[in-house]
Amino acid sequence: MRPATPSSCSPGATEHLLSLIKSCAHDSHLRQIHARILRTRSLEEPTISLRFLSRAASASVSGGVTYARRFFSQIKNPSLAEFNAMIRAYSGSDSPAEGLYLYREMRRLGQRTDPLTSSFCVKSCIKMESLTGGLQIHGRIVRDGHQSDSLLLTALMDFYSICYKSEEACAVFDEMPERDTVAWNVLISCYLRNRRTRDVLAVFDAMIGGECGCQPDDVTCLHVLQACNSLNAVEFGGKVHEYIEERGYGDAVKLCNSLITMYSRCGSMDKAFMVFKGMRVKNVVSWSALISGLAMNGRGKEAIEAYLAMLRANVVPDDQTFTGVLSACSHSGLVDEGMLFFEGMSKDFKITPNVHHYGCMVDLLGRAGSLDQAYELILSMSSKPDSTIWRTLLGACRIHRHVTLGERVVWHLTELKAQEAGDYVLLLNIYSSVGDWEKVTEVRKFMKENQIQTTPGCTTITLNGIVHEFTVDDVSHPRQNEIYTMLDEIGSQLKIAGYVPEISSELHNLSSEEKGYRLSYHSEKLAIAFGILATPPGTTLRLANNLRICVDCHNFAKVLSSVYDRIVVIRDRSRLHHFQGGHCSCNDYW
DNA sequence: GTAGGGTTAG
Repeated sequence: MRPATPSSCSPGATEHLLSLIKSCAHDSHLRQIHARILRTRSLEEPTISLRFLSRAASASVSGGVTYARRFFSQIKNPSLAEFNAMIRAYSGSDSPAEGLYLYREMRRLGQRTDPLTSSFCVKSCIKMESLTGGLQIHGRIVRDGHQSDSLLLTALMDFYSICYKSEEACAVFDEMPERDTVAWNVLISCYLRNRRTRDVLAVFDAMIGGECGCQPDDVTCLHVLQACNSLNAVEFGGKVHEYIEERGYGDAVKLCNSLITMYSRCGSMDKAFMVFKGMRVKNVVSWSALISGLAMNGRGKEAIEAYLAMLRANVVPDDQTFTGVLSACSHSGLVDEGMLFFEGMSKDFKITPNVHHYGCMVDLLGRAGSLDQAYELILSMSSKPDSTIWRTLLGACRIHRHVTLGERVVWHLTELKAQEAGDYVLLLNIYSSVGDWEKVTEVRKFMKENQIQTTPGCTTITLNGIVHEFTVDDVSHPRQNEIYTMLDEIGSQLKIAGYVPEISSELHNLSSEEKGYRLSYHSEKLAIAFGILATPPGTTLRLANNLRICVDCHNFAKVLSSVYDRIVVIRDRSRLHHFQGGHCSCNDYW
């Protein structure tokens, strides 16, 4: 405890200083206030010091903590509250580690700590992503007997989740004496981060079913919508949408933006539009979400129209808006438009192109066949091109069967030490497309020797809220016999309608017959067969694939959409394909 | 007593 030196400033002066701190709009004014506090010798007035420290802590990142640190160093015997305020300031600043040093200093001095002290330290550890730091704090929490503080434990859970320690996070959750909505939200965000998306939906169901003792709030919905997005679970997303309306969250901009993204990424662009149109306040995120949605769904012209409408609505575009606009151009082959927007973004909006923008441009130029121009663009980048950029170009080399540039790109990837299985698969594709089986064998051998595993293709289809998953040659589904029979039946129907297996999609050097056989059991086809089998005629089939859909499956879906009179929507790694009446929305441009 | 903690859209 600080000796009770009576403050030298009058009550009136104290009031005045407090109101100054309270109304301090700009961080830069903190310096003047600090000087004034020193002048009036009111540093020893705990009310003022605390108010000052917490004001500085909530200041913008770099500036505030400097004022707080300077101020704090002048306090002779800081109280627990003052220590906490200082650690809080550090935890939100660019130097969160300082908070942990101060915490150690407190313990060295024998200063008491409370759950808030630990809470701010956990925040520091989250910012630093320091697992060891967090483990130490966790140990301290237990030793100090603070393990029944729900708020502290929630922060700790979040910490484990961010460090990808979902089991530890769940263990903390299980030990919590009380779990409110925020605690459940952190659990959900932990599941999301650790790819346990199905569990997210289960938790939402449990919450609305009254099993958790608390109802989902707006943040819960944001998380669940993300899960629906990645699961391609548009029905469940619709359920969340209804809940949002029921709870009266319908005007929340963040939620609407999230709905737009979910619907458009699930291929329900009409619903995304409905949400968008219903918004009274639209911000740059809303417009960008709409633009990217249109882009992904292959509606490039409309995406550009939306962009122009956005400008008319006086909403200023940012970097992500341009990512959407440029990807719209690249997905729809709008080369000239893309070039214009790319030049305009830095000239008219002072936005420096980032890797995503360059990625779109490389994609745009590459697909259009201007491979050399795309290569030049990469070399002209001010920042070092990352592996994704090179991969984009490699993809274009595959489309245009450009062997020499493809090899050069792989060399660049090797230099970055960033080669992945997918890169070799693309290289294989290039060699096999020009019939160089010797090289194909060579690459295969290399992959085998270096134990490079390819990502298995996987397709999901959601029926009545249940996600069914298929891999190539899948035999794990309970209805596998029916599915394979159905697939054979579909195959012969489609052949009558003129479908011919596109054997270039099969990379092995086999006879055409064998190639056709191998292709016929791609996961997309299995999922489609299951969909036809399990749903009444007329039902839209919605699939999602983790890779790029191959040419053969694309043809297959096109013909099927006409022969079976079904709408098929397939989401692959980079876009959506709407098949209807024998055509695809992407116009075979992908 | 002062003041202070956890989740969050493209």
